[in-house]
Amino acid sequence: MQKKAKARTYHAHRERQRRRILDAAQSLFIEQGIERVTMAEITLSSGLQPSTMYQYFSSKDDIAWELISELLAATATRVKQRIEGAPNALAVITAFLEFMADELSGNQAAVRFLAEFDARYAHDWPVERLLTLESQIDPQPFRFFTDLIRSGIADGSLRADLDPELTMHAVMNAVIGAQRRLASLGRKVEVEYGQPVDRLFRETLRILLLGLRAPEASTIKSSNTRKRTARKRSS
Amino acid sequence: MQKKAKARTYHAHRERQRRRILDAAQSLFIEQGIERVTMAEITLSSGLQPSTMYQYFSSKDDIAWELISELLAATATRVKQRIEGAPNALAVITAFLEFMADELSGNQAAVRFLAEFDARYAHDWPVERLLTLESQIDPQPFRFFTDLIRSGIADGSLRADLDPELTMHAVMNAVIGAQRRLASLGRKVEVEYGQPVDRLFRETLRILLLGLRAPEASTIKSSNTRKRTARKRSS
DNA sequence: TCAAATTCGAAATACCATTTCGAATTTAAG
DNA sequence: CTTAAATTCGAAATGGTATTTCGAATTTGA
Repeated sequence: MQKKAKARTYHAHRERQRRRILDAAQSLFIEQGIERVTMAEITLSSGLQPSTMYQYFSSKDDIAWELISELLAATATRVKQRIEGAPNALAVITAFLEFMADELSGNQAAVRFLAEFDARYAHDWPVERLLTLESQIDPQPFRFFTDLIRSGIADGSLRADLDPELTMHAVMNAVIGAQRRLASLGRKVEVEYGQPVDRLFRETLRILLLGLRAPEASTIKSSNTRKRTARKRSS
Repeated sequence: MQKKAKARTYHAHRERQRRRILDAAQSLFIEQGIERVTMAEITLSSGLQPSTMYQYFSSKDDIAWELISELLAATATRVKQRIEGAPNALAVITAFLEFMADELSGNQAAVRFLAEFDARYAHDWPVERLLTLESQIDPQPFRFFTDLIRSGIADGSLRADLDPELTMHAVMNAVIGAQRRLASLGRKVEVEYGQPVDRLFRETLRILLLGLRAPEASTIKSSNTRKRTARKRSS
């Protein structure tokens, strides 16, 4: 009574089973967090037996890892779409930050999942495994960031005193850290800070951009050139 | 043969036991992370029996919570020392950020402990419990932050277009998020970003400060002489 | 000296991840 | 169609861990 679907081949069948497990686990993880989901729930929800499930994944962590890998890959694709066509370095960075804000608003649960994953595994990650993940997303992240800052300084959209080897990494870490913290704390932020998550995060991004942007680009250079107040409010 | 110390009273004895447990747990948590420490290790390390331990704390989480509470209180004290005497709002914020950087450099394990705690419990925290913690540290955090931004705008050390109700909370969240992420990832950051933790974090802070600082005010008058403030804020 | 509080020791309970194994079912291949 | 290999099932076993229980021993306060 178990096989209603007609698997043409073992391989196709295995693929389907695997996906069934991953989908079930993803829903559960995102709803409840990795910690509180039991293997029994995953097997139940995917309609398999424990013994069968362990023929596909060797542990709960194994499943979580696979899901993260897929999630990051999908995210990377969307990021690339968002930043392509940006006219200069500042625009690329702005587009990226806006992407992060939209992710937080629209996929808060997924961001929380990422945060929990990091917290759970960061300590014991084999570095190579981390690098595998990273390189899946961008084969040359160092180069990309470094070049970005350099070109921004060259085209005058970024401050001249930024450090190409350093700044973009620092900003990335801050943005990711801030985003995940907000996603993890969720509604509690509004209690702690008295402001909605989305507004807080966008204000963070605004400040960071103000710190990156070349002074001429947003406000005055010396005492009395034209002054354009940075208006970003009330959007 | 267990009582070598002469407890004058039950109460004093209980205090000592309690502290013994907390100290043992703290070392273990900070060394290995909350997750991987077992109750058996804590009881062993504190020289008690499980049954005795459960007369002091109802669970591992209970111990962790108590430790966090102490840790936050101690941190708050040090923060206050660091920021007192700062001549204006920008200086207060700068001092605070430097404090955060020093914490990361000097107590990375403790920061990682905080990060793990947040990740573990953020989802289920009863909000009241969170607020109890917060208020232990600062009875009026909203007011303080709001006033800080206001006074910085007034004395010309901060940009005029900051939002007193929002900006400082946003910066706090970003700084804490960035700090804890770096502490959690630890040495792996250097693999991922190719830069030491400390440099990355300080660069983050620099960018944030650049974003907060009033454009004219690269050098500020430390005196609070009331210069005619050019108020540009509507509403 | 006695009653209450505390601790000990050891075993018991409960939950969960993961494994084992033999029987049943499905697939691939001759 | 037949059969061997792969897969799944079902159910029970294993092992680790948190937490509890309980009676005996010890310590404290009065």
